[in-house]
Order: sequence, then C-alpha cells, then structure tokens
Amino acid sequence: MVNIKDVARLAGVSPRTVSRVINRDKNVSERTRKRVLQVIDETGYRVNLLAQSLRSKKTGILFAFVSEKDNAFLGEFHNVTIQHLNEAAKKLGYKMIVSQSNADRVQADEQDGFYLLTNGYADGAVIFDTKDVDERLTYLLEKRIPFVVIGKDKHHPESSYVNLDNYKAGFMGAEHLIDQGYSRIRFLLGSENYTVNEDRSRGFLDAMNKHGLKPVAIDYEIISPDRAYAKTIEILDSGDWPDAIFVSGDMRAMGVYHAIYERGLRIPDDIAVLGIDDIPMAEFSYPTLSSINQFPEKMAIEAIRILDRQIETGEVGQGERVIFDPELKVRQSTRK
Amino acid sequence: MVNIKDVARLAGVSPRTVSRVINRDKNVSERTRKRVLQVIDETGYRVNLLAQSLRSKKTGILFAFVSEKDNAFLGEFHNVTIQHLNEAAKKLGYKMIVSQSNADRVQADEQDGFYLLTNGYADGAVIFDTKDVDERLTYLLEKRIPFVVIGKDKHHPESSYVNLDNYKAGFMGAEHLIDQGYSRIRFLLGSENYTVNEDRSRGFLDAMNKHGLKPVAIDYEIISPDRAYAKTIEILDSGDWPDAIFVSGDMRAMGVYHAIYERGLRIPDDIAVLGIDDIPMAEFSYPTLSSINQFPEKMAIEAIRILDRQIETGEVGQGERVIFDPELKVRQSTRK
DNA sequence: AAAGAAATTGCCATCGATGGCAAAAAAGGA
DNA sequence: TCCTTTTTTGCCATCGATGGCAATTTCTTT
Repeated sequence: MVNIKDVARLAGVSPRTVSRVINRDKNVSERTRKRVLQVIDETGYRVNLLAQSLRSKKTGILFAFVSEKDNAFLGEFHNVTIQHLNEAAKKLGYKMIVSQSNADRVQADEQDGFYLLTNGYADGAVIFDTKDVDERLTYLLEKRIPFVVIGKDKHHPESSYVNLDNYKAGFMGAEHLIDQGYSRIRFLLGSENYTVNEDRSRGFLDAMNKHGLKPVAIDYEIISPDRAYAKTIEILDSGDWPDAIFVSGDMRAMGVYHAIYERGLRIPDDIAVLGIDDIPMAEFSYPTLSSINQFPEKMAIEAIRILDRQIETGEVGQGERVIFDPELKVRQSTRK
Repeated sequence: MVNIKDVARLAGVSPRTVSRVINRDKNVSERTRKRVLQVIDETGYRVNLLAQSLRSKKTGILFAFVSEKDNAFLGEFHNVTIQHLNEAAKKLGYKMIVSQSNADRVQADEQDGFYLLTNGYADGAVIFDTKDVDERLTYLLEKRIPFVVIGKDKHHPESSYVNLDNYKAGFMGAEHLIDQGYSRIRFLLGSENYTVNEDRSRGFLDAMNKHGLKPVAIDYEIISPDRAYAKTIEILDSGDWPDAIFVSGDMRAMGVYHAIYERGLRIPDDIAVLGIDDIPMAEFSYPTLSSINQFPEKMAIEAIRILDRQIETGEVGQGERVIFDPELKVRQSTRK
C-alpha cells in the first residue's frame, strides 16, 4: 500500500509537503499542489487513518452501542434512532459506527465493541438502554471518555443522557386507555432491570391508582414480537381477559395483534392495543395502532450535540440531560 | 491517558518489556511480569489500538456495510444476519462493526463507512445487497482489500460472495403457490436494480411460464412494510384481485396482511401470502406465514470464513462462492 | 571459580502522519 | 543590485506500540 513517503518521492517533495496538500494547508504553491495531487491520483494514495488518529489523538469516530439483547428488538426504536444518529453525526463531521456491547462487561473480551472504545478507536459513544446498574458507565466516567446514554442513568449524577419521560409515557398511556373506558389493562414490558421500564411501569401504576384501578398485571421480559404473541395467547387462554393491552414497542404490538386475531377477537372492540414508539408501521397496520411517540430524531440530534460538546471542550461528566415529553398518537386500536 | 512508557517507568522496566507482558510473551521473568501487571492494574493502563494496528498492519476489525436504504428494511434479513456475522466474527477473533455505506460512492465523503475501510481502519468487510453495478467492489478488488458480498455480484468474476439461490427461491415460491391451486399471483419485490431481486423475478417468471401462467404483475420498490401495505391496498382497490401475493421479506408480508385484513378479506381463503426470510415472526403471526428460508446463520459463518481466509492468506479476488438452496416452510398462509 | 548456555531485558528503528521551527526560495522595496 | 519581507519547503521529533538484535543477567556445568 502506497504511503505518504512514496507520494513524496514520486512528486519530488518532502512528506511534510504532501501532508500539507492533503490537509488543504494554504502554504503550498499552486505548482507543487498540482504535482502532488496528480501523483496522489495516479497512485491512488489514501491517507492512513490509524496514523492520522494516532498522531492527532482524534479519530472522528463515534460508536453506537446496542446490547446483544437489544438487537432482538428488531425493527423498533433502535433501528430508527440509529439512522438519525448517523445523520446527526455526519452533520457534525463524525463517522458513526454501530457495535454490540453488553452491559456489565467492563473488562470485556477483546471482541466486544466496548474494548474498541476504551482502547482508543473512537472519540466517544452513544449507549442505548443501560441496565439498572451499568458498570461501563462508571468506567467511562472514571476514564473521562465521552458518552451519552439514550435512556436514563440514575446511578451517576455525572452522566449525560437523552431520554423520553418514561414515567409520563406510562402514565399517559394508562390514562388514555382509562379515558376510553377500558379498565382491565395489562402492560407488557421488556426486561425489568432496565430503568426505562421501571419508569414506565411506575407511571402506569400511578395512573391506575389515581383512577382507583388495579392493573390486571404487568408482564416483563416481553422483548420481541414473538414473545408478545406468546404472552398474549397465554393471557387470552387463561380466561381472565383484559380489555386493553398496553405494550412497550410497536413491533411487539404486532405480535399482540396476531394473538388477538388468532383467538377470533377484534381490536379495539374486544381488546384495545396501545403501543410505544410510533414507528411507521403503526399507521400501516389494521387497525391502525395508537402509540406513544419517542421522537427518535430529536433524541438523536441532542445526543450527538452533547457528545460533540464533550469531545470538543473536554468537559466530560457534566451530567447534561435532555428529557422529551411523550406524545400520544391516537389511532383506531384504542378507540372504543 | 497513561501509555506504555508510563507503565514502564513506574514498573522500572523498559517499554519493550511491558509490551512483552501485554502480549503474553513467555520470555519474561515471573517477578517482572507480576510487577508490570500490578502497575497496569493500578494505573488502569489500556493498550492503544491505533498504535498497535499501525505497527502490526492489522486491526482485527471487520466491517459490515448496510446501505442507507437497506436500513429501511427494518427487522428483516439484515438484522438477523448481522447478529450471526457478529458471532461468527468473534469466534475467529475479529471485532465486528456495522456501518452505513452507499453503493456508487467510491470517492465517498469522509463520513461514509467505506472511507474507514479504504483508509486502514479495518481488515475487511462484509457487504450486503450490492446493486447491479457497485463501484465499491471494483475499487476494493483493485486495491486488494478483502471483502465478501452477501448477495451476488455478477460483474466481477474475482469477487467472493455468499448467496441464496434467488432464482430458485423465486421459482420455488411460485411453484408452491401454483401447486396449492393459486394462479393469479402478484410478486412484490424490492428495488429493481438489485441482482438479488432480478434473480428472484426471473425464477418466478420461469415457474409461471412453465405452468402456462402469467403473473398478474411484478411490483418493485416495495422496500418496507408500509410500502407493502400501501401497494396491497392499491392492488385490492383496483378490483383486479390476485389470489396470492408473494412478497420478498416477511416483515413486508406483515404489511400485506394488514391491508388484506383492512379490506375484510381472509388469508389464505381469499388471498394467500408467501414471504421470504422466515424470520421468527413468521411463526408467530396469524395466520402463520409460509416463507422461504435464507439460512442467515450459515451464510454468516461462510462469509466470515471466506473473509478470514482472504485476510490470512492475502489471496484476494479468488471469486470464492457459496450458494445456498432455499428451503420452503409451508404454514397456514398458503394452504388453501 | 570460570566458562559456556540459557533466560531476561533493553536499545533502536519502524509503522504513517503531522506540529513546530528553521532553512530555502521567491517576492517586494529602495 | 542588495536587503528585507513573505512565501514555500524540509528536517526533526513525536504519537504508542513492537520486531530484531545485542547486551545483560542468571543459571549450569565442570
């Protein structure tokens, strides 16, 4: 592979001059610039990013970490948000990369994406869905490596995050269903030890209490459409039917739909369904799915902005936070 | 950030010795090893991967490139395959990273993932779904940068790929529907200029011809569940109903389902639906979705194996190919 | 205890690029 | 034309790690 010295030799200049041309330094005469550019073109020379980054102590790369479990959340919030993160990162001149990394694995094996971040391959990271206690965050704070959580980290006052007001989302969802006249409401949620879900369930329960209702149950570990399907079948076959199912994640709501259809029931007449995420499919399902919007684009933009600031100023651990208000989109699936 | 020299100084040895300890070189006395390890522990030293990779000319990193458009294929084949690629890569000691990169952008802007690959940030790449003509592949071949396509590249005899026999998949799907007694079949496909889709449609048409049938139509650009929904509504409202819809992508098949439900029709009695991918949801939908399996896990393993071989041996451009036979999973959605 | 073999450690150059500064070349002024 | 100023270019050191080899230390052996 041709390097800067080769180019320099072929162009009859010093490597330093080639470097200047590459970096658009104006202290280069037009004549040499042309010559160098031509050699670059002829040889197909590409600057070595490893060397550049080593020297400059900057990679211009940001990681987005998804946990292995998350990836099972196919087609939901993460995918959409990553799209937006990507765009936002580009706008600020960063390169965005997605990698898997599991919480609770600080001294992770070298294959884990987290290893790349801690060992200099990136300038910072966006971390999705941290667990109740996420050792990685403690580690990053200690090392002063920039990061932003998408979700909530209640354990470190210094960590920055961008989050939906999940308490409000849970509250709002329950109250909407109650408003519509539903009262035997079941709430399907992801893993219990994620703060996001903890908040949602608190909000949900508070709303139920406020109206003097008890939820039929809150079901955890509903982390995919097929789990949602299986759980709903189980619920319907138990005989003790709810009149509404509130489910965290629109894709999972589709699993709920199928179970309800399979048992010959109708939405929303027999059972209402309310989702969270408001993905495009919510509008293109039958019946159209009521859902709570998380504003993934706004979240992504804020996340990158915060990360960029940390990287630029070196001020890590300022505990900058942005909380979004959930927005309810009422469609057919909850209209009695 | 603490570096190898700091550790060396604190441990009272030379950097070279620290390096030996890090790399588990056995030519180090037990006493110094202990001392060095202790200093590493105390200081929290982490080896700088940029420096390591620059020196060794190896990063141990593989990219998986998804095009921006692909990401709209939420929750489908790509997501699952990436999971498997990740695992397979780990097994062979690589770190796997996902990035967006668009075909036809060789001299891409610096933010594009492709730039990272061509400029030394990775050892090789898995490229999804190349277009009919993908300049990137030409470029990588010329530069002798290892890559494997998941899909098919009919333009370069030297490029390696792992692929489903898409012709056969199209053929098999059509023939299954015909066997079941359907004859007015519509085929919904992604972008026309992807070789994958070209092959599927050829297979489909050949099967129809073989049985003396004409497809009602082949519809392209159906790249997401919502597009599938919209197209199906359009089809149903046109009055000229098909009796079966064959759709590339199970997630998109869900869009078809919703449109059919919305128009008050039943699956498979009024209209049959057949998907491709065989994602978990196929089994957990109502009715369960017949689908054609692409064997994402096997594909991922083969892809990584091929890539690893290229990297290890330096033999790039051998045109190694692995083609998988599609497997039809018959479920309720196509049983008359 | 001396000599030779084996184990351990350190020095230097290198991977590819660039910041800082000095040297060289070109331009401007009298 | 000579001197000063400005522009252009090059040298050297450095980012952090490691391969190759030489130097040193330790261990064997007689």
